[in-house]
Amino acid sequence: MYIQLLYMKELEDILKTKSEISLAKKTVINISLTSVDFRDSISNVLKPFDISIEQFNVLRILRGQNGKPTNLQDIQDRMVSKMSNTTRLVDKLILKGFVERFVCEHNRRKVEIFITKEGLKALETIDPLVLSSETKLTEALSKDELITLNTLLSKLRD
Amino acid sequence: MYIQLLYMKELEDILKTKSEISLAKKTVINISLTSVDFRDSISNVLKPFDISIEQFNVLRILRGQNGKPTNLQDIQDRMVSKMSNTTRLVDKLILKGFVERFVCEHNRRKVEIFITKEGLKALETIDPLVLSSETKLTEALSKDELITLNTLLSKLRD
DNA sequence: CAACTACCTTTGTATATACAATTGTTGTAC
DNA sequence: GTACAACAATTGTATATACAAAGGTAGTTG
Repeated sequence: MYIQLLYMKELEDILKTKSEISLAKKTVINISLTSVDFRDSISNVLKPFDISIEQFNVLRILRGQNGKPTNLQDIQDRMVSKMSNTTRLVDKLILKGFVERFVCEHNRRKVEIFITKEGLKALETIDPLVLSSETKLTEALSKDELITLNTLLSKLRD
Repeated sequence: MYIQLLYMKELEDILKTKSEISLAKKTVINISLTSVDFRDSISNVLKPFDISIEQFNVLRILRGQNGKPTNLQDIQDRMVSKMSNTTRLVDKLILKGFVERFVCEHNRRKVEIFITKEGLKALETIDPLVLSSETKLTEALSKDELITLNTLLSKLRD
C-alpha cells in the first residue's frame, strides 16, 4: 500500500517547541502532516482489499458514471494525476477484474472503460469502512470546529 | 520533480456543490487537496535546483547537525519515510555532490553522512525561496485565522 | 568460541507520480 | 488526396514510497 510520507518528524517537533517558526511554514507543515495521517489511515482501510487509494478513486469515478461509457480523458479530468498514470491505474484494475476496457467504435483513438459488477461490489463493501475511518479521523473536533476548519481551508485554496 | 496528486478534482467539485457530503469526508478531502497544492508549489520552487522535497528535507536535517556525524538511522528518525528510502535518497544527494558518506570506524555497521559545502550553499539559496513560497501560499488568511487553523489541525492530530 | 540474536544498512519488487517522447487515429488545409 | 496538425492513449525514464528479505557487523550466551 502506498502511503505518502513527506515531511519530517523533526518539523513536527519544531511545531511544538519553537514558536518563532514562521506561521506560514508552520501551517504548511501542519497541513502536510495531517494529510499524511489521513492518507495513512485510509490506505490501511483499503489494504485488506489490495487496492490503492488511487485505484479506489478511479473506481468511484466509474461508478459515478452509472454505466455511461467513460474514456481515459474523462477519468483524467476528474483526477488530478497525469494521463500517463491513469492508463496504468486502469491496467491494474483490469487485472483485478474491477473494470473493463474497450476501444471506442466511433473514435478509435478513445478507450472506453466500465466498472464491472465485481468492482461495484467491492466499492459497496469498502465505502462504509472508508467513511467510518474518515469519521474517526475527524472526531477530535466538534461540528462547529470542523466547519471552521473547512471554511479556512477553502479560503486558503482560492 | 515529484508532485504527489492524490485526490480527485471531482471531489473538489463535490466540496463546493453538494453540501450533504459528510463533514468528515469533506474535511479529509479538503486537507488532502490543500496539501497537494502546497507540495506542488514547493516542488516548483525546488525544480530549478533539481532536488526533490525529500532530498531538500534530508539536506536540512544534515545542516541541523552542524558537522556532527549523522548516520542513516539518525536521518531516518527525523524523516517519516522508510529506511529503505533514505539509503537511496542519500545515493542521489551524493551524486549531486551535496553530501558525503563514510563507514563509521567505531561501528562498521553504521554509515556516517555529512553535508558538503556545496550542499550548504544550495540550502542558503533555496531556503528563502521556499519560505517566500510558503508565505504566499498562506497569505489568503489573516494571522489570527492562521493561528486558529493551526490550533484546529493540532487538535485533530492528537 | 561457535551459535544466536540484535543492529544497521542495503537490495528487490510493486505501486504511484512527473515529465517527455512516441504511437496511432482523426480532422483539416492546401 | 496527401501533408500536417490536433487528439487520445501509451510507453519510457527518473523519483519516491511501502513492504519484505537479505547482507554484513557487533554483542551475547551457552
